[in-house]
Amino acid sequence: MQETTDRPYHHGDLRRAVIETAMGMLDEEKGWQFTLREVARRAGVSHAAPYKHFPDKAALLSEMARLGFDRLRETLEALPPSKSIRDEFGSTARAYVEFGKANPALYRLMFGADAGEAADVHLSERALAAFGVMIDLLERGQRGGVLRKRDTRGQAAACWALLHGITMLTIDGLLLPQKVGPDPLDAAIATLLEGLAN
Amino acid sequence: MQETTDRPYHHGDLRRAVIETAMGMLDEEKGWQFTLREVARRAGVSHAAPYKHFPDKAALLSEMARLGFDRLRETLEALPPSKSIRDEFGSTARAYVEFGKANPALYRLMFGADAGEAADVHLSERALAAFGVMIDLLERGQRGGVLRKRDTRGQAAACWALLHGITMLTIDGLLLPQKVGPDPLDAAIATLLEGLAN
DNA sequence: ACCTGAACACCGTTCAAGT
DNA sequence: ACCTGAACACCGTTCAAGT
Repeated sequence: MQETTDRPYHHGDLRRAVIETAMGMLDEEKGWQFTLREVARRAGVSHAAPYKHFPDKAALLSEMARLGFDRLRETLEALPPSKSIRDEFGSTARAYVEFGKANPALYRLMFGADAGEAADVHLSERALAAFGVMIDLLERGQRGGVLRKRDTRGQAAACWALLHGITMLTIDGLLLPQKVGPDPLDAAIATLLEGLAN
Repeated sequence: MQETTDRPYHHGDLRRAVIETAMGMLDEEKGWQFTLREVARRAGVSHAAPYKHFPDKAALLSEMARLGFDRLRETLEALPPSKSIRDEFGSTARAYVEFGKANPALYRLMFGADAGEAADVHLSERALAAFGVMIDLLERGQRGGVLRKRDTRGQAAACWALLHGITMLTIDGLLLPQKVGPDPLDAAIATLLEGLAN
């Protein structure tokens, strides 16, 4: 994680170091609005050095967003299979929201306007790849007769929107767990499932 | 909207002018990351002047967010009544998303981390007030037997999350209207309704 | 009571110059 | 080929001083 070895002043692999330092900073208190100069400082190089590896700050941000989507996809793909599609649906949904709660600054960054429009094409590809796990689940559910046969992209849009919405509202502290009654996350997933299932 | 009259160098109501200028800037190309100094410039005062009316930038931002939630609430409350709860539900949902699409920078600001934690209490109150229209609808639907009798806050969470998610994903350009097939917004609302309705 | 100007500590970005 | 230092044009914020 950290290069505690001597830095040979032509600092082995700065590109990687910049990205790792930056990703690490997201976990801190003020993970949002982090600064390029601070990244350079922590990486032990001058504030101009990162510009040899990234055209500008937005490029670094969108690289980080890309990494975030890859991590999310890997997390969802690595989930142990469940007994039923319904259970698998539930645990996938919960894992999605959990990822956002565990990495709020990264999750915001992934969907932030900061990354700019330049990388949008690549980013949406990665985003869709991450959500592909859910789409597979929908298709399997439809084929198996567990889910209603509706336009899959419409169902996928509903799923993604609901999960994204819950995640964002939770990060923003607007969807607090209730003292009484069911967890809003569970309740929302249940409602969604009632809309999808036969 | 604009004070084209002479400015009496003790500029009548600077507080209001700052807010209006700032809100107007949100509609422009680079509405996000707008700067306090630019607001002051456009309002025709020195860059230090706003500090006599707002403790800092975050305070202005959260005032703007508050205004945004009020506008959203007014928009939803002003909708003409529909024949059925289902129709009313659909048109309210569409109006919600439409508000976000029409004011993307404002909508992002309303849910942005920029506003800080200071005003969170007031902000969530306004946010919940705006969403109260939808909650009323859910309760009416349950009482009338149109909707399933589930925990209302769970249903509300599902509705809000879905609408918020669709709005955000649409603003981010990740939920493009399909060339073929139904609009993802309509499809998502339909799916949600199937989960809510009897 | 309300506003200005200069000042401070920061950014992102560029570019000549160093190794 | 990779990095540094100084420089530029900007921020947000503060504070003495002006009307």
